[in-house]
Amino acid sequence: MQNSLKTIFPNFSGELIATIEENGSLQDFKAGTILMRTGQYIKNTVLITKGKIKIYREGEDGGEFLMYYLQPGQACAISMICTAKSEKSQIMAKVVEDVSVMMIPLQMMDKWMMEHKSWYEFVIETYRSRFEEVLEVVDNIAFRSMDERLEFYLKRHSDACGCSEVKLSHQEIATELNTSREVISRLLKKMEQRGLVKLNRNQIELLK
Amino acid sequence: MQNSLKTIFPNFSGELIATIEENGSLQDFKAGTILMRTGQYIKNTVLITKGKIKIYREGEDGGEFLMYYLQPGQACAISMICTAKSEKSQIMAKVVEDVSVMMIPLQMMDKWMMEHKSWYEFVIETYRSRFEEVLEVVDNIAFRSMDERLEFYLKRHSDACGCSEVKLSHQEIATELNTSREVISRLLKKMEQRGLVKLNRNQIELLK
DNA sequence: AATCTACAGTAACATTTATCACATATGGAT
DNA sequence: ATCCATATGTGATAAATGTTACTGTAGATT
Repeated sequence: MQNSLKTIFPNFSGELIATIEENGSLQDFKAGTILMRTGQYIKNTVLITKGKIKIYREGEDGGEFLMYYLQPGQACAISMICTAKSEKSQIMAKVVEDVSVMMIPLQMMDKWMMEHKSWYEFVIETYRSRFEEVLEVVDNIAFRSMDERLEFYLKRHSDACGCSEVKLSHQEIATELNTSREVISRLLKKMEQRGLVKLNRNQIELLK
Repeated sequence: MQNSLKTIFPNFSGELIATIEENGSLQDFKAGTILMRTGQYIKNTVLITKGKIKIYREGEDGGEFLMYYLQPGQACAISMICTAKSEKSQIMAKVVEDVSVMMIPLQMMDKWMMEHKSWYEFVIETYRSRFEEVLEVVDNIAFRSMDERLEFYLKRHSDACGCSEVKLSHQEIATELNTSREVISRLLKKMEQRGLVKLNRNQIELLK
Protein backbone atom coordinates (compact mmCIF):
# COMPACT_ATOMS: atom_id res chain seq x y z
CA MET A 1 0.00 0.00 0.00
CA GLN A 2 2.83 2.28 0.93
CA ASN A 3 4.23 1.42 -2.39
CA SER A 4 1.09 2.22 -4.33
CA LEU A 5 0.57 5.65 -2.76
CA LYS A 6 4.04 6.57 -3.91
CA THR A 7 3.20 5.26 -7.37
CA ILE A 8 0.00 7.25 -7.61
CA PHE A 9 1.47 10.46 -6.22
CA PRO A 10 5.05 10.21 -7.47
CA ASN A 11 5.93 13.78 -6.47
CA PHE A 12 5.13 13.31 -2.80
CA SER A 13 8.17 13.00 -0.58
CA GLY A 14 8.66 9.85 1.45
CA GLU A 15 8.03 11.79 4.63
CA LEU A 16 4.78 13.15 3.29
CA ILE A 17 3.61 9.71 2.25
CA ALA A 18 4.30 8.44 5.74
CA THR A 19 2.44 11.38 7.28
CA ILE A 20 -0.53 10.84 4.98
CA GLU A 21 -0.73 7.18 5.89
CA GLU A 22 -0.56 8.09 9.53
CA ASN A 23 -3.25 10.76 9.46
CA GLY A 24 -5.47 9.93 6.52
CA SER A 25 -8.00 7.18 6.24
CA LEU A 26 -8.43 5.17 3.10
CA GLN A 27 -12.06 4.60 2.22
CA ASP A 28 -13.82 2.75 -0.58
CA PHE A 29 -17.02 3.80 -2.31
CA LYS A 30 -19.12 2.02 -4.89
CA ALA A 31 -20.07 3.53 -8.23
CA GLY A 32 -23.14 5.70 -7.84
CA THR A 33 -22.26 6.97 -4.37
CA ILE A 34 -22.62 10.72 -3.86
CA LEU A 35 -19.39 11.63 -2.13
CA MET A 36 -20.23 15.26 -1.61
CA ARG A 37 -23.40 17.28 -1.93
CA THR A 38 -23.90 20.93 -2.73
CA GLY A 39 -24.25 22.89 0.49
CA GLN A 40 -22.65 20.24 2.65
CA TYR A 41 -19.85 21.23 5.00
CA ILE A 42 -16.56 19.72 4.11
CA LYS A 43 -14.40 18.09 6.74
CA ASN A 44 -11.80 16.37 4.63
CA THR A 45 -9.56 16.92 1.70
CA VAL A 46 -10.05 14.08 -0.76
CA LEU A 47 -7.22 12.39 -2.67
CA ILE A 48 -8.23 9.83 -5.28
CA THR A 49 -6.13 6.68 -5.33
CA LYS A 50 -8.37 4.46 -7.45
CA GLY A 51 -11.47 4.78 -9.63
CA LYS A 52 -13.23 7.81 -11.07
CA ILE A 53 -15.36 10.65 -9.81
CA LYS A 54 -17.45 13.18 -11.71
CA ILE A 55 -17.83 16.71 -10.40
CA TYR A 56 -21.13 18.47 -11.06
CA ARG A 57 -22.55 21.91 -10.57
CA GLU A 58 -26.18 21.70 -9.54
CA GLY A 59 -28.87 24.07 -10.77
CA GLU A 60 -31.74 25.27 -8.61
CA ASP A 61 -34.12 23.25 -10.76
CA GLY A 62 -32.22 20.04 -10.07
CA GLY A 63 -29.99 20.04 -13.13
CA GLU A 64 -26.69 18.19 -12.83
CA PHE A 65 -24.19 19.91 -15.04
CA LEU A 66 -20.99 17.93 -15.52
CA MET A 67 -17.84 19.95 -14.99
CA TYR A 68 -14.97 17.47 -14.94
CA TYR A 69 -13.59 14.11 -13.93
CA LEU A 70 -11.26 13.31 -11.06
CA GLN A 71 -8.91 10.39 -11.41
CA PRO A 72 -6.20 8.63 -9.41
CA GLY A 73 -3.38 11.00 -8.50
CA GLN A 74 -5.74 13.97 -8.40
CA ALA A 75 -7.49 15.74 -5.58
CA CYS A 76 -10.74 17.60 -5.26
CA ALA A 77 -9.82 21.29 -5.39
CA ILE A 78 -13.13 22.25 -3.88
CA SER A 79 -12.46 20.05 -0.90
CA MET A 80 -9.13 21.83 -0.43
CA ILE A 81 -10.52 25.30 -0.85
CA CYS A 82 -13.52 24.74 1.34
CA THR A 83 -11.59 22.74 3.87
CA ALA A 84 -9.25 25.65 4.41
CA LYS A 85 -12.17 27.65 5.75
CA SER A 86 -14.54 24.83 6.53
CA GLU A 87 -16.94 26.25 4.00
CA LYS A 88 -19.89 24.67 2.27
CA SER A 89 -19.34 22.68 -0.87
CA GLN A 90 -20.22 24.45 -4.10
CA ILE A 91 -20.38 21.23 -6.06
CA MET A 92 -21.64 17.66 -6.09
CA ALA A 93 -19.28 14.71 -6.50
CA LYS A 94 -20.50 11.36 -7.76
CA VAL A 95 -18.51 8.12 -7.98
CA VAL A 96 -18.70 6.71 -11.50
CA GLU A 97 -16.23 3.88 -11.10
CA ASP A 98 -15.59 2.25 -7.71
CA VAL A 99 -13.09 4.46 -5.90
CA SER A 100 -10.62 4.40 -3.08
CA VAL A 101 -10.01 7.82 -1.62
CA MET A 102 -7.66 9.07 1.05
CA MET A 103 -9.48 11.37 3.43
CA ILE A 104 -7.26 14.02 4.99
CA PRO A 105 -8.66 15.82 8.04
CA LEU A 106 -8.96 19.54 7.44
CA GLN A 107 -6.48 20.63 10.08
CA MET A 108 -3.69 18.76 8.25
CA MET A 109 -4.19 20.87 5.14
CA ASP A 110 -2.63 24.08 6.51
CA LYS A 111 -0.09 22.26 8.63
CA TRP A 112 1.41 20.29 5.77
CA MET A 113 1.54 23.36 3.54
CA MET A 114 4.26 24.69 5.81
CA GLU A 115 5.99 21.40 6.53
CA HIS A 116 6.04 19.59 3.20
CA LYS A 117 7.13 21.31 0.05
CA SER A 118 5.78 18.47 -2.08
CA TRP A 119 2.35 18.91 -0.49
CA TYR A 120 2.47 22.65 -1.10
CA GLU A 121 3.33 22.09 -4.73
CA PHE A 122 0.62 19.51 -5.13
CA VAL A 123 -2.00 21.85 -3.70
CA ILE A 124 -0.96 24.71 -5.95
CA GLU A 125 -0.91 22.43 -8.96
CA THR A 126 -4.35 21.12 -8.05
CA TYR A 127 -5.72 24.66 -7.88
CA ARG A 128 -4.14 25.50 -11.19
CA SER A 129 -5.33 22.45 -13.09
CA ARG A 130 -8.89 22.55 -11.72
CA PHE A 131 -9.14 26.25 -12.40
CA GLU A 132 -8.07 25.66 -15.97
CA GLU A 133 -10.55 22.87 -16.30
CA VAL A 134 -13.40 25.11 -15.18
CA LEU A 135 -12.24 27.77 -17.60
CA GLU A 136 -12.49 25.21 -20.37
CA VAL A 137 -16.03 24.46 -19.23
CA VAL A 138 -16.82 28.16 -19.51
CA ASP A 139 -15.40 28.18 -23.04
CA ASN A 140 -17.59 25.31 -24.05
CA ILE A 141 -20.85 26.75 -22.84
CA ALA A 142 -20.04 30.37 -23.65
CA PHE A 143 -18.67 29.95 -27.15
CA ARG A 144 -19.80 26.63 -28.53
CA SER A 145 -23.06 25.16 -29.72
CA MET A 146 -24.58 21.92 -28.51
CA ASP A 147 -23.17 19.74 -31.28
CA GLU A 148 -19.63 20.81 -30.51
CA ARG A 149 -20.24 20.40 -26.80
CA LEU A 150 -21.57 16.90 -27.38
CA GLU A 151 -18.49 15.92 -29.35
CA PHE A 152 -16.31 17.30 -26.57
CA TYR A 153 -18.35 15.43 -23.99
CA LEU A 154 -18.00 12.12 -25.80
CA LYS A 155 -14.31 12.59 -26.38
CA ARG A 156 -13.70 13.41 -22.75
CA HIS A 157 -15.73 10.40 -21.67
CA SER A 158 -13.75 8.05 -23.86
CA ASP A 159 -10.49 9.62 -22.64
CA ALA A 160 -11.57 9.08 -19.06
CA CYS A 161 -12.61 5.47 -19.51
CA GLY A 162 -9.81 4.72 -21.93
CA CYS A 163 -12.08 3.10 -24.47
CA SER A 164 -14.03 4.19 -27.53
CA GLU A 165 -17.41 2.90 -26.37
CA VAL A 166 -19.59 5.27 -24.39
CA LYS A 167 -22.04 3.20 -22.38
CA LEU A 168 -24.56 5.87 -21.48
CA SER A 169 -28.16 6.46 -22.46
CA HIS A 170 -29.09 9.59 -24.39
CA GLN A 171 -30.97 10.73 -21.30
CA GLU A 172 -27.91 10.56 -19.09
CA ILE A 173 -25.87 12.56 -21.58
CA ALA A 174 -28.65 15.11 -21.91
CA THR A 175 -28.81 15.59 -18.15
CA GLU A 176 -25.09 16.20 -17.86
CA LEU A 177 -25.18 18.76 -20.66
CA ASN A 178 -28.34 20.31 -19.27
CA THR A 179 -30.42 19.76 -22.37
CA SER A 180 -33.10 17.28 -23.42
CA ARG A 181 -32.86 13.72 -24.64
CA GLU A 182 -34.45 14.54 -28.00
CA VAL A 183 -31.75 17.08 -28.74
CA ILE A 184 -29.04 14.56 -27.98
CA SER A 185 -30.73 11.87 -30.06
CA ARG A 186 -30.97 14.24 -33.01
CA LEU A 187 -27.38 15.40 -32.76
CA LEU A 188 -26.10 11.85 -32.38
CA LYS A 189 -27.99 10.81 -35.51
CA LYS A 190 -26.34 13.65 -37.40
CA MET A 191 -22.96 12.58 -36.06
CA GLU A 192 -23.68 9.04 -37.23
CA GLN A 193 -24.54 10.35 -40.69
CA ARG A 194 -21.24 12.21 -40.70
CA GLY A 195 -19.52 8.95 -39.84
CA LEU A 196 -18.26 10.10 -36.45
CA VAL A 197 -20.05 7.51 -34.34
CA LYS A 198 -21.92 4.24 -34.53
CA LEU A 199 -25.08 4.06 -32.46
CA ASN A 200 -26.25 1.03 -30.55
CA ARG A 201 -28.59 0.59 -27.66
CA ASN A 202 -26.97 2.03 -24.53
CA GLN A 203 -23.72 2.41 -26.34
CA ILE A 204 -22.12 4.94 -28.63
CA GLU A 205 -19.01 3.90 -30.47
CA LEU A 206 -16.59 6.67 -31.38
CA LEU A 207 -15.10 6.11 -34.81
CA LYS A 208 -12.68 9.04 -35.08
CA MET B 1 1.13 55.10 1.10
CA GLN B 2 2.26 52.71 3.78
CA ASN B 3 -0.90 53.58 5.52
CA SER B 4 -3.15 52.95 2.56
CA LEU B 5 -1.78 49.48 1.80
CA LYS B 6 -2.67 48.47 5.32
CA THR B 7 -6.13 49.95 4.84
CA ILE B 8 -6.73 48.11 1.57
CA PHE B 9 -5.38 44.79 2.82
CA PRO B 10 -6.33 44.91 6.49
CA ASN B 11 -5.44 41.28 7.13
CA PHE B 12 -1.83 41.64 6.04
CA SER B 13 0.64 41.70 8.90
CA GLY B 14 2.85 44.75 9.38
CA GLU B 15 5.87 42.71 8.40
CA LEU B 16 4.22 41.54 5.22
CA ILE B 17 3.24 45.08 4.28
CA ALA B 18 6.85 46.17 4.75
CA THR B 19 8.08 43.26 2.64
CA ILE B 20 5.59 44.04 -0.09
CA GLU B 21 6.66 47.65 -0.21
CA GLU B 22 10.26 46.60 -0.39
CA ASN B 23 9.85 44.05 -3.15
CA GLY B 24 6.79 45.09 -5.09
CA SER B 25 6.45 47.96 -7.49
CA LEU B 26 3.36 50.12 -7.57
CA GLN B 27 2.24 50.88 -11.10
CA ASP B 28 -0.59 52.91 -12.54
CA PHE B 29 -2.60 52.08 -15.63
CA LYS B 30 -5.26 54.05 -17.45
CA ALA B 31 -8.72 52.75 -18.18
CA GLY B 32 -8.68 50.68 -21.36
CA THR B 33 -5.21 49.23 -20.82
CA ILE B 34 -4.91 45.50 -21.38
CA LEU B 35 -2.98 44.35 -18.33
CA MET B 36 -2.69 40.75 -19.37
CA ARG B 37 -3.36 38.91 -22.60
CA THR B 38 -4.37 35.33 -23.18
CA GLY B 39 -1.29 33.24 -23.86
CA GLN B 40 1.12 35.72 -22.34
CA TYR B 41 3.62 34.50 -19.79
CA ILE B 42 3.06 35.92 -16.35
CA LYS B 43 5.94 37.33 -14.38
CA ASN B 44 4.11 39.04 -11.54
CA THR B 45 1.34 38.50 -9.10
CA VAL B 46 -1.01 41.46 -9.25
CA LEU B 47 -2.61 43.10 -6.21
CA ILE B 48 -5.17 45.81 -6.91
CA THR B 49 -4.92 48.85 -4.67
CA LYS B 50 -7.10 51.26 -6.65
CA GLY B 51 -9.52 51.17 -9.57
CA LYS B 52 -11.23 48.28 -11.32
CA ILE B 53 -10.28 45.48 -13.67
CA LYS B 54 -12.44 43.14 -15.70
CA ILE B 55 -11.33 39.58 -16.33
CA TYR B 56 -12.33 38.00 -19.65
CA ARG B 57 -12.12 34.62 -21.23
CA GLU B 58 -11.37 34.95 -24.92
CA GLY B 59 -12.90 32.76 -27.62
CA GLU B 60 -11.02 31.62 -30.68
CA ASP B 61 -13.25 33.83 -32.82
CA GLY B 62 -12.28 36.93 -30.83
CA GLY B 63 -15.15 36.93 -28.36
CA GLU B 64 -14.53 38.62 -25.01
CA PHE B 65 -16.62 36.88 -22.43
CA LEU B 66 -16.75 38.72 -19.11
CA MET B 67 -16.07 36.55 -16.10
CA TYR B 68 -15.68 38.89 -13.15
CA TYR B 69 -14.41 42.13 -11.71
CA LEU B 70 -11.34 42.70 -9.60
CA GLN B 71 -11.36 45.53 -7.09
CA PRO B 72 -9.06 47.08 -4.49
CA GLY B 73 -8.07 44.54 -1.86
CA GLN B 74 -8.27 41.70 -4.34
CA ALA B 75 -5.69 39.90 -6.41
CA CYS B 76 -5.71 38.16 -9.73
CA ALA B 77 -5.96 34.44 -8.97
CA ILE B 78 -4.75 33.57 -12.43
CA SER B 79 -1.62 35.61 -11.90
CA MET B 80 -0.98 33.66 -8.70
CA ILE B 81 -1.66 30.28 -10.21
CA CYS B 82 0.31 30.88 -13.35
CA THR B 83 3.08 32.70 -11.54
CA ALA B 84 3.65 29.66 -9.38
CA LYS B 85 4.68 27.73 -12.46
CA SER B 86 5.41 30.63 -14.78
CA GLU B 87 2.63 29.41 -17.02
CA LYS B 88 0.74 31.19 -19.76
CA SER B 89 -2.24 33.29 -18.87
CA GLN B 90 -5.61 31.71 -19.57
CA ILE B 91 -7.43 35.01 -19.43
CA MET B 92 -7.39 38.63 -20.51
CA ALA B 93 -7.47 41.47 -18.00
CA LYS B 94 -8.65 44.94 -18.97
CA VAL B 95 -8.57 48.09 -16.84
CA VAL B 96 -12.03 49.64 -16.69
CA GLU B 97 -11.30 52.34 -14.15
CA ASP B 98 -7.80 53.80 -13.71
CA VAL B 99 -5.90 51.41 -11.46
CA SER B 100 -2.91 51.24 -9.21
CA VAL B 101 -1.57 47.74 -8.88
CA MET B 102 1.22 46.28 -6.80
CA MET B 103 3.33 43.97 -8.91
CA ILE B 104 4.93 41.16 -6.95
CA PRO B 105 7.77 39.30 -8.67
CA LEU B 106 6.97 35.63 -9.07
CA GLN B 107 9.74 34.32 -6.87
CA MET B 108 8.21 36.13 -3.87
CA MET B 109 4.99 34.17 -4.21
CA ASP B 110 6.35 30.84 -2.90
CA LYS B 111 8.73 32.46 -0.45
CA TRP B 112 6.08 34.46 1.35
CA MET B 113 3.73 31.50 1.53
CA MET B 114 6.16 29.95 3.97
CA GLU B 115 7.16 33.11 5.79
CA HIS B 116 3.94 35.06 6.19
CA LYS B 117 0.79 33.43 7.46
CA SER B 118 -1.30 36.40 6.40
CA TRP B 119 -0.01 36.06 2.85
CA TYR B 120 -0.77 32.35 2.86
CA GLU B 121 -4.32 33.02 4.04
CA PHE B 122 -4.78 35.74 1.47
CA VAL B 123 -3.69 33.47 -1.35
CA ILE B 124 -5.98 30.65 -0.25
CA GLU B 125 -8.88 33.05 0.13
CA THR B 126 -8.18 34.48 -3.32
CA TYR B 127 -8.29 31.02 -4.85
CA ARG B 128 -11.49 30.24 -3.02
CA SER B 129 -13.35 33.41 -3.93
CA ARG B 130 -12.27 33.42 -7.59
CA PHE B 131 -13.14 29.76 -7.94
CA GLU B 132 -16.59 30.46 -6.55
CA GLU B 133 -16.98 33.37 -8.88
CA VAL B 134 -16.18 31.22 -11.91
CA LEU B 135 -18.64 28.61 -10.68
CA GLU B 136 -21.30 31.31 -10.59
CA VAL B 137 -20.39 32.16 -14.17
CA VAL B 138 -20.92 28.52 -15.10
CA ASP B 139 -24.32 28.60 -13.40
CA ASN B 140 -25.35 31.59 -15.40
CA ILE B 141 -24.48 30.26 -18.80
CA ALA B 142 -25.39 26.64 -18.09
CA PHE B 143 -28.75 27.15 -16.43
CA ARG B 144 -30.06 30.60 -17.32
CA SER B 145 -31.42 32.27 -20.42
CA MET B 146 -30.18 35.51 -21.86
CA ASP B 147 -32.73 37.76 -20.13
CA GLU B 148 -31.72 36.48 -16.70
CA ARG B 149 -28.07 36.72 -17.60
CA LEU B 150 -28.56 40.31 -18.71
CA GLU B 151 -30.23 41.23 -15.43
CA PHE B 152 -27.38 39.61 -13.54
CA TYR B 153 -24.86 41.45 -15.69
CA LEU B 154 -26.46 44.84 -15.04
CA LYS B 155 -26.77 44.21 -11.34
CA ARG B 156 -23.15 43.19 -11.07
CA HIS B 157 -22.07 46.23 -13.03
CA SER B 158 -23.97 48.57 -10.78
CA ASP B 159 -22.59 46.79 -7.70
CA ALA B 160 -19.08 47.21 -9.04
CA CYS B 161 -19.40 50.89 -9.89
CA GLY B 162 -21.55 51.63 -6.86
CA CYS B 163 -24.16 53.48 -8.84
CA SER B 164 -27.42 52.61 -10.59
CA GLU B 165 -26.43 54.01 -13.98
CA VAL B 166 -24.75 51.66 -16.41
CA LYS B 167 -22.83 53.75 -18.91
CA LEU B 168 -22.29 51.19 -21.61
CA SER B 169 -23.57 50.81 -25.14
CA HIS B 170 -25.74 47.84 -26.06
CA GLN B 171 -22.90 46.65 -28.26
CA GLU B 172 -20.45 46.55 -25.37
CA ILE B 173 -22.87 44.58 -23.24
CA ALA B 174 -23.55 42.18 -26.10
CA THR B 175 -19.85 41.54 -26.58
CA GLU B 176 -19.31 40.74 -22.92
CA LEU B 177 -22.24 38.31 -22.89
CA ASN B 178 -21.17 36.84 -26.24
CA THR B 179 -24.40 37.64 -28.03
CA SER B 180 -25.51 40.28 -30.53
CA ARG B 181 -26.50 43.89 -30.03
CA GLU B 182 -30.02 43.36 -31.37
CA VAL B 183 -30.71 40.73 -28.74
CA ILE B 184 -29.58 43.07 -25.98
CA SER B 185 -31.60 45.99 -27.37
CA ARG B 186 -34.72 43.89 -27.48
CA LEU B 187 -34.28 42.40 -24.03
CA LEU B 188 -33.59 45.85 -22.58
CA LYS B 189 -36.79 47.16 -24.18
CA LYS B 190 -38.70 44.36 -22.52
CA MET B 191 -37.06 45.16 -19.21
CA GLU B 192 -38.06 48.80 -19.66
CA GLN B 193 -41.65 47.72 -20.29
CA ARG B 194 -41.53 45.69 -17.10
CA GLY B 195 -40.34 48.80 -15.30
CA LEU B 196 -36.95 47.42 -14.37
CA VAL B 197 -34.83 49.97 -16.20
CA LYS B 198 -34.97 53.34 -17.88
CA LEU B 199 -33.13 53.56 -21.19
CA ASN B 200 -31.12 56.53 -22.38
CA ARG B 201 -28.39 56.92 -24.91
CA ASN B 202 -25.24 55.23 -23.58
CA GLN B 203 -26.84 54.82 -20.21
CA ILE B 204 -29.16 52.35 -18.56
CA GLU B 205 -30.71 53.35 -15.28
CA LEU B 206 -31.58 50.50 -12.94
CA LEU B 207 -34.85 51.16 -11.15
CA LYS B 208 -35.09 48.13 -8.87
C1' DA C 1 -44.55 -16.67 -26.24
C1' DA C 2 -46.57 -12.75 -24.12
C1' DT C 3 -45.71 -8.82 -21.58
C1' DC C 4 -43.32 -5.07 -19.73
C1' DT C 5 -40.08 -1.37 -19.45
C1' DA C 6 -36.49 1.58 -20.56
C1' DC C 7 -34.43 3.37 -24.52
C1' DA C 8 -34.37 5.42 -28.94
C1' DG C 9 -36.34 7.69 -33.30
C1' DT C 10 -38.88 11.26 -35.15
C1' DA C 11 -42.51 14.56 -36.60
C1' DA C 12 -44.65 18.79 -35.35
C1' DC C 13 -44.54 22.76 -33.08
C1' DA C 14 -42.95 26.53 -29.70
C1' DT C 15 -39.45 29.36 -28.09
C1' DT C 16 -35.14 31.48 -27.94
C1' DT C 17 -31.40 33.36 -30.06
C1' DA C 18 -28.87 34.93 -34.24
C1' DT C 19 -28.64 37.45 -38.47
C1' DC C 20 -29.88 40.75 -42.00
C1' DA C 21 -31.78 44.91 -43.45
C1' DC C 22 -33.00 49.20 -42.71
C1' DA C 23 -35.06 53.20 -40.19
C1' DT C 24 -34.52 56.52 -36.72
C1' DA C 25 -32.45 59.11 -32.98
C1' DT C 26 -28.87 61.54 -30.51
C1' DG C 27 -25.02 64.32 -29.55
C1' DG C 28 -21.03 66.45 -31.15
C1' DA C 29 -18.35 68.81 -34.75
C1' DT C 30 -18.34 72.15 -38.42
C1' DA D 1 -28.53 74.64 -38.71
C1' DT D 2 -26.27 70.92 -41.13
C1' DC D 3 -23.64 67.04 -41.21
C1' DC D 4 -21.63 62.98 -39.34
C1' DA D 5 -20.66 59.08 -36.61
C1' DT D 6 -22.45 56.24 -33.43
C1' DA D 7 -26.20 54.29 -30.99
C1' DT D 8 -30.66 52.41 -30.86
C1' DG D 9 -35.24 50.40 -32.54
C1' DT D 10 -37.54 47.00 -35.04
C1' DG D 11 -39.41 43.88 -38.60
C1' DA D 12 -38.42 39.74 -41.19
C1' DT D 13 -36.35 35.60 -41.34
C1' DA D 14 -33.24 31.79 -40.17
C1' DA D 15 -31.23 28.60 -37.16
C1' DA D 16 -30.74 26.31 -32.86
C1' DT D 17 -32.79 24.41 -29.11
C1' DG D 18 -36.72 22.94 -26.20
C1' DT D 19 -41.25 20.56 -25.79
C1' DT D 20 -44.99 17.42 -26.75
C1' DA D 21 -46.62 13.44 -28.46
C1' DC D 22 -46.34 9.35 -30.35
C1' DT D 23 -44.00 5.06 -32.42
C1' DG D 24 -40.96 1.35 -32.53
C1' DT D 25 -37.59 -1.78 -30.55
C1' DA D 26 -34.44 -4.51 -27.71
C1' DG D 27 -33.83 -6.86 -23.75
C1' DA D 28 -35.60 -8.38 -19.30
C1' DT D 29 -39.46 -10.63 -16.75
C1' DT D 30 -43.06 -13.62 -16.23
